[in-house]
Amino acid sequence: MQEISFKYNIFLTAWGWAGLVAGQEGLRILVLPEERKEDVLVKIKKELKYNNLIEEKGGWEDLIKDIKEYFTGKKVDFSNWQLDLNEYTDFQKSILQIVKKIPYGKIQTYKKVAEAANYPKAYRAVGNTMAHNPIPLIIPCHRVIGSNGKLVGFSASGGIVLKQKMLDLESEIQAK
DNA sequence: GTAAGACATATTG
DNA sequence: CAATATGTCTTAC
Repeated sequence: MQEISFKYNIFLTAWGWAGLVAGQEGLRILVLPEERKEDVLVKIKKELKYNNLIEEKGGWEDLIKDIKEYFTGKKVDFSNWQLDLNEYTDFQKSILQIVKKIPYGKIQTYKKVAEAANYPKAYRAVGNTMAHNPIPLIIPCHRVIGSNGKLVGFSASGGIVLKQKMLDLESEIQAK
């Protein structure tokens, strides 16, 4: 019986407890700030579908530092981090990689993301992919909004409110 | 200009 | 087949 295990980290940011899980080939899961540390772990387990988790610190201190700085209002670029997307379909990989390229403070629509991925009419499916986005923030799904300029669903615990807060954080910095 | 409803549309499980 | 973190159009305020 081969046991698969992943190492995870849970840390405190200015907005609450956040967590991440790393696999062999890169970052696997990232959890947005929750009020309670316990909720972060629950979320990780729910996403992973494995219970063999090891709390291990190593190799990801830089990312944790960047995330903490992000929530304190500093402009941070996450686009260089390696992601592990092996368990996702080609379509999802395409979408995630395109969304990942959206720069800090910039906003895209679901439709434009679909077009950029060469699936001009798959905007609905883009939303579907975002709903299962395992790595928010690094894949800035909060920067993807509806074509009419309004914010739509956000499945993280904070919902639309959290999405709005993150956009406010970024727009303020860009305005300065 | 806003809000609600219907329908088209692609991908996933 | 059903579900969906959309888009567009049509109505009616």
